[in-house]
Amino acid sequence: RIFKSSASGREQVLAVEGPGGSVAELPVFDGGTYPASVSAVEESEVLFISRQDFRSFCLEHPEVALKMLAVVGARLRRLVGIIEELSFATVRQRLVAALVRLAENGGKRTEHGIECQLPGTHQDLAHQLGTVRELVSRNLMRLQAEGLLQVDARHIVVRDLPGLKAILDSSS
Amino acid sequence: RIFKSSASGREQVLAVEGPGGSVAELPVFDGGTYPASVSAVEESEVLFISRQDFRSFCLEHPEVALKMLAVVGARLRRLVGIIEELSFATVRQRLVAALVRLAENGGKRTEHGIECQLPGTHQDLAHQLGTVRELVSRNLMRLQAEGLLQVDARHIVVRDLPGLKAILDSSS
DNA sequence: GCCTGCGAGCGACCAAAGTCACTGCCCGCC
DNA sequence: GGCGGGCAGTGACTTTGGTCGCTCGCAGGC
Repeated sequence: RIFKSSASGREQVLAVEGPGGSVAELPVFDGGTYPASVSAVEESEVLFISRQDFRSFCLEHPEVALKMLAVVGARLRRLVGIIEELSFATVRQRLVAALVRLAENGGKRTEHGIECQLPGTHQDLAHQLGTVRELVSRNLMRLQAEGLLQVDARHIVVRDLPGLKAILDSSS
Repeated sequence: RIFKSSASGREQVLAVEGPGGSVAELPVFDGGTYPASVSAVEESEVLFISRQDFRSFCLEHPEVALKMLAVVGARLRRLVGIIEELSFATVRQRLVAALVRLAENGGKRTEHGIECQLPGTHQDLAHQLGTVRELVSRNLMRLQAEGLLQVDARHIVVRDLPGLKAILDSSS
């Protein structure tokens, strides 16, 4: 998990990398400082490549550098997405967006709707959305009251996916 | 100027490139879509390089690819900075941060303080900060009332730079 | 069994952000 | 001169976000 944390204890998750992902590559590219913090979500094995090694390897195998450009390109896209959400969407909309993503990937259809599990606590989710626990809690309850969801702490049943998506493009 | 705009007419500026800068490189790296919009702030001459040409050029001159990695690295840093400001700082703090940057670069010291000109309208500034014109206006007035600034539309005289900086790390 | 800590729900409250509507100013144009 | 458009200042209001302080339930350790 790659994140920024503020002086007042808030956090904003920038990305969560899986197996084969890379973190902390920026200093290798430009020799600057680390732009953010990382913490392991689960037991991990990491491979360190020095700036020297990386550069000389790229010079010998230029296609690796191109591949790396594609990787950081993907990261750029994700960051732009985060910026877009932060400046244009409300907490409610960001939450819904996250739920939709969750339902469409990690959910399984049942007779009641799409069932899925939150990958972490409400606190974790709040950090991903750049807000605080209470708002996640409250907004989940509100969505439940509106009949779009069924919430039981970490277990979510999406009842009305189109209804959720409609929230995403309601004017602010 | 590279920016994202929302359905409801809001804008968020991601970067402003000067001479020698590059825009719209992402599709070249990963073959995807354009992540944002660009508009010219002033009369410009642009050079287009095709995906094919770029890739084969990089394969022949691997040091160019490394250089490119440093360039996008810088962009990543800037985006992370924007995210940090958006999720942790108030509009007031973001405005002050922008003013401090302006004063420290484009300002000249006089007997009254540091004089500088806003590079655009309040509206433009609002777009950079990811907010609306009124808040920029109001916050400028408030800073003036607090004696930190002297405002005359686009002409700003910074009276108390340390005082401004103090706002940046006051707990939200 | 009984503490303890953590995650979650919830209400009251306060501050920040944004919206709407209006005014006034300056400048260029007819 | 008079008119119109873009920019800036401002007041009143609503919505949203965030804080505080509490309760509850559950699981683990003693």
